[in-house]
Amino acid sequence: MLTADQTNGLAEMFRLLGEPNRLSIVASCLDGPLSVGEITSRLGLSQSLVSHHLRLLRAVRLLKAGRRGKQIFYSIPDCHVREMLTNMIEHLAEPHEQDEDLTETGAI
Amino acid sequence: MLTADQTNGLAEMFRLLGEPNRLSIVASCLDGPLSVGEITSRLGLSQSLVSHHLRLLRAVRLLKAGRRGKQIFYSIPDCHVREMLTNMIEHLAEPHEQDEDLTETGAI
DNA sequence: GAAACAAATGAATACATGTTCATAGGTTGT
DNA sequence: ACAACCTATGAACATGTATTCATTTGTTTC
Repeated sequence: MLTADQTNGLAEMFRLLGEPNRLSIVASCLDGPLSVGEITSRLGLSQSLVSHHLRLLRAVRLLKAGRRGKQIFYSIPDCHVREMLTNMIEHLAEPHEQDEDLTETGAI
Repeated sequence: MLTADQTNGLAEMFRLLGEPNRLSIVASCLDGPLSVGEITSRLGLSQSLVSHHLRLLRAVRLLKAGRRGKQIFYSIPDCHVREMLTNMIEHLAEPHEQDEDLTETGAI
């Protein structure tokens, strides 16, 4: 199985992706580096809110930051994160199976 | 990009996996169907807590339930979920890259 | 150096959520 | 039908967290 540390680390990552605005921020960076201002205007969120979220995402390396002049650009740090996200998004599009009836005998 | 509905749906899934106990519950079902009692004893959680979590996991189809006699067994519903989880777990083991310095010029 | 711009931070708050306790529902055997 | 077992549910509470507002830090340009 998983050690407690692994579980906590993985859960922390999931937890951060589990907030729609934060997920949108990360998803918007899939196409390439974006400045805080660009993220803010694209998503229609307040600068402060975006910045708070970015700090959390940076902390768990879901995003990395780099300065270019006055602005700071955020991007996906490595291919693992990128693959993970694209995989999840692909799964979204795939067909769902039927509901299972709890009373059905062979339901296991 | 992603529609608002897709974002919310994906975030909901991530959110549920973002709680260590809940993630452990799902992970423990990767090896095969488990009854509520087995999950409870394996993870050392209260029966009530496990049941509450199971209800949420069922609701988003991260787990499915099936009755066998007095007990109810929970399992991974389809290969999508299973692949997703195993992929994430594999990513856990892979090496991390170095920290980026914010002041570095070519950091983008 | 001052003004202007971009991003980060801290405090405060309203809201969501994980957990526990007690109780109810449903199933099997006697 | 009753008792024993397994699971689900509801209320209550304590904790965590997303968001806003105001302020600050850092960078560029004049």
